[in-house]
Amino acid sequence: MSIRTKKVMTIGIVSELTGLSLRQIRYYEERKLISPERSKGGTRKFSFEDVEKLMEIAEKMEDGYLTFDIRNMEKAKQTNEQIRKTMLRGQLNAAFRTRR
Amino acid sequence: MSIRTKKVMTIGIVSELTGLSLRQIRYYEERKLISPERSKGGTRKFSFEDVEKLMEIAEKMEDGYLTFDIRNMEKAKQTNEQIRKTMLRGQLNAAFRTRR
DNA sequence: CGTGTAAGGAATTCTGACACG
DNA sequence: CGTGTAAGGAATTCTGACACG
Repeated sequence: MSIRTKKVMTIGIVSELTGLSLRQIRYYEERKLISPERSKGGTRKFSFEDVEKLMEIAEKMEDGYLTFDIRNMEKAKQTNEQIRKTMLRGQLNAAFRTRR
Repeated sequence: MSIRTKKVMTIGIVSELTGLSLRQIRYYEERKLISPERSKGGTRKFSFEDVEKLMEIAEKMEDGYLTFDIRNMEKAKQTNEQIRKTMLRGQLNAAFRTRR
């Protein structure tokens, strides 16, 4: 796991970094837009990647999107990523077959 | 400021990441081996760079060094870095003068 | 010197709920 | 729907001190 994806920050710092309120951050978690980890005691732990996601979410919310839509946009983005990788693999395989 | 140098972690997480006790981390701060920031309330905030430093410190302590010596080794390292940069600048200047 | 620990207090976070628009 | 807020409790952290070797 990279430094960007390691869950190490408490919600207070994330709030400072993103400018979002604690309430907003907790709500976006409830709506499955982010997935912080938890300490034994139950304290949320976020990564820098989560902070980046939250900043994108903040923009989308300002643009008037619903959390539901933002969730779908995230999913779509991931799916496209999958497709892109699959297609790339296909291209590589085709190129390889051509060569022998 | 990069992601590596941003002070975002509480001492509990740093303890988990380094394997050091809270007491040890606080003591190494007292001895000026690390310099965490503070929240308004006084809570320490560490960076990933601090975590790296602490792991080096842990090694040195196991090797039997005193915090005092480790502090000096850090200083020496920084001084060498300065010298290296100064000399590099000198080389570049010399090369530049040669060319005209 | 370096570290553990108990002590008391303060800062931080948690959840569930009510309110508003 | 998204967010603010007061409420009560729990987890986390803080400092200064005593102890030990």
